[in-house]
Amino acid sequence: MKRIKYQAAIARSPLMVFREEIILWYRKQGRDLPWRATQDPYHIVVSEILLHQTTVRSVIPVYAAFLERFPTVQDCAEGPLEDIKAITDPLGYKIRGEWLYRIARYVMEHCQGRFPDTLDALMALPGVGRYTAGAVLSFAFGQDAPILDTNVNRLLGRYFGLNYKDKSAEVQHRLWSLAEAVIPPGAGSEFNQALMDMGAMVCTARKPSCLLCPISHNCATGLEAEKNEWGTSAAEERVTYRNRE
DNA sequence: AAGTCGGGGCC
DNA sequence: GGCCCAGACTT
Repeated sequence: MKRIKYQAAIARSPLMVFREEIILWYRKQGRDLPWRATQDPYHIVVSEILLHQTTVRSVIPVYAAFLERFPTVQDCAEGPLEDIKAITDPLGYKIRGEWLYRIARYVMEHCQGRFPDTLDALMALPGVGRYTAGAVLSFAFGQDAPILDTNVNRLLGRYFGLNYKDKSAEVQHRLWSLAEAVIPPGAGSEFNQALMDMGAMVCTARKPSCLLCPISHNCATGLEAEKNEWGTSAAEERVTYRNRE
């Protein structure tokens, strides 16, 4: 009998394409950020707390200054709080210095200086919600935990045709489910970073770069949509792209 | 579900 | 002036 040929005609699923295109884009175009050079849970927590509603560019120098003054969770737990706040307060949301201080003391006193690696335990820490807990599980502990920050929320909402500005429990629950479902098994850390960079650099809040987007061909909102959410047609997008640089 | 915290950047 | 930024917490 003839040997059965398992050839390339087996189509890749849309989800598979989604994952592969995003990973390929990220490895070529992704940002090189300081907190991506480590898996230390303490460093990850510091970065994530500082990044709450705060631009990456603003956080970078503060992150460096913080870890120089408080290199370990033990150093942070020893405070004093005034020294912590002197570094973190200029970013705004001045409660974050106290959160970091309380987190460090809790981890030293109740966790033998090791950060917890479960969703519930992380979310019990002050200032750590679902997003930050997922970030720690993913980036520090390598788990396939979903994250849904403003970038991922917007990207998934547009791509799957959900109104991501709708903060109702139903819509947000669907987006969290999608954030979990799209993760390539075993690659949660890199893929989550990739999703955030896609949201921050391509699928931006204003004037998204649909022409440079590797997944626009399947996007429910972007380039292929006749009229998209930012009110310009696909043709207008192309003109906009041509006229810049 | 809505309000609050906040400095900084970009229209 | 309005919107947005790797959200979380309180009411």
